[in-house]
Amino acid sequence: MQTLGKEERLKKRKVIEALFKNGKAISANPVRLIWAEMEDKTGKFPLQAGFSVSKRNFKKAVDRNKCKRLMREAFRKNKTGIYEFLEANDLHYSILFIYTQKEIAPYKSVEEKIILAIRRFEEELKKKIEKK
RNA sequence: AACGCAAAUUGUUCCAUCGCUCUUUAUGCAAAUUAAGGGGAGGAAAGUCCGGGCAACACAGGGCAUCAUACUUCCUAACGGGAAGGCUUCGACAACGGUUCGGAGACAGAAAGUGCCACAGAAAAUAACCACCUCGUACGGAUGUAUCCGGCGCGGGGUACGGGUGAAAAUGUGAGGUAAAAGCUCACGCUUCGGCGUAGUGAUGCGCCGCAGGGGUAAACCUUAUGAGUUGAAAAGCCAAAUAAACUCCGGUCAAGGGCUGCUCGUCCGAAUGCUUCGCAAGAGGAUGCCGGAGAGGGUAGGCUGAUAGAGGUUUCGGGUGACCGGAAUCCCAGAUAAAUGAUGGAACACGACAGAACCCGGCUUAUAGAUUUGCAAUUUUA
Repeated sequence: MQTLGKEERLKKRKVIEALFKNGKAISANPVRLIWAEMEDKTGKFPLQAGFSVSKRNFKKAVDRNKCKRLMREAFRKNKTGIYEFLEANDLHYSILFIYTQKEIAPYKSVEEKIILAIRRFEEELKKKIEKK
């Protein structure tokens, strides 16, 4: 399903703070992905995703909303692959997408970069598993 | 008809698919899920500049300080907002009686006090440079020899008409008056204050009378009048879970309590079988510690309420010049919480400006492509 409900989104302030403190980053300009393992593994979904745009880059609330909506839409459509991988290995992660540029890109290029970021994230996880 | 200015209204639409948020119904004890249906950003949601609701805390009375406001009446829950009116002032038409149209005004007090007023100018506030007038005099002239005339200069006095400076120079015009002058006096004006009459709820207008003539600046201090407790939804209230030491209370210390799935029986665990006072003893009391329970407190940014039915919208009737008020009918119209409106494909045209709710209202201010309506003056084209 290509849904993106409440439980799939990053909600808790504590988790977000932990992400910024301990998370590892992957960047695919203009998108930057921060990820970390979840402490709580009872969640229904393998991922909790959040989306963020800095007030420094976009002064107007309208523009920030637009950016977040584009990223959310792109993630919603392209999350199936990573979900299957995580469920197969019984992993729970939280991730946060941050838009780092000062201009709004069209949907198609945002989507490309999101796909790229997810693919790299998956590769990182594979390496980690192999080490073990 | 096009352009300009002012005011008001409006400010992309439709279809399909995938998705977000709230909600209703159905299945269900309930939760979750599924299915079907419905609602889902703005005129400024913005700035957070005023006012109010709401909430917590504070609160004897008076004074001082601070801040805000400042023509009148009305509207309003309230306002620093709005409506109508008055006054001052600018512009246009007009043309010197005034009237009409449009704009602007922190529009109480400068006649309570203090301060300030660049440059220029004599002087920027108990005015006097040039000037005008007058008296005295050095001096000169005339002769009838003690009088007259002149007098650049010097000294005393009077005046503020004229000149020049300036944004501003001591009420304007005319007449009298005088050595020359001056509100010194008079007439007609102007302005301040007071009184009476009249129109008006009132600011104020008009008429008459009296006193006075005073530069500007209060967005300088200040004076007068009126108002203001503080904080701000991360307010505030409730619920759940969990709990170390210390504190308070109650019970227990050869049995309170707990475990063995609920009950009974049984069994196991279980804090001093300690100290001390009285007593021959049985027993009664005390301190400290320990065990169990409760309270209060600390504490966790979990959930719910607050929080979306309101000073509400629409239509209509009545009242009022108007802001607005009253009645009736009808409607329910975002409620998120890392924060919901998007993406893809297609269609239309003017090719879409400024811009995203966060406790809620009433205003103000600022941003804004285009469209529509009304009013205004002038210009061009056509008839």
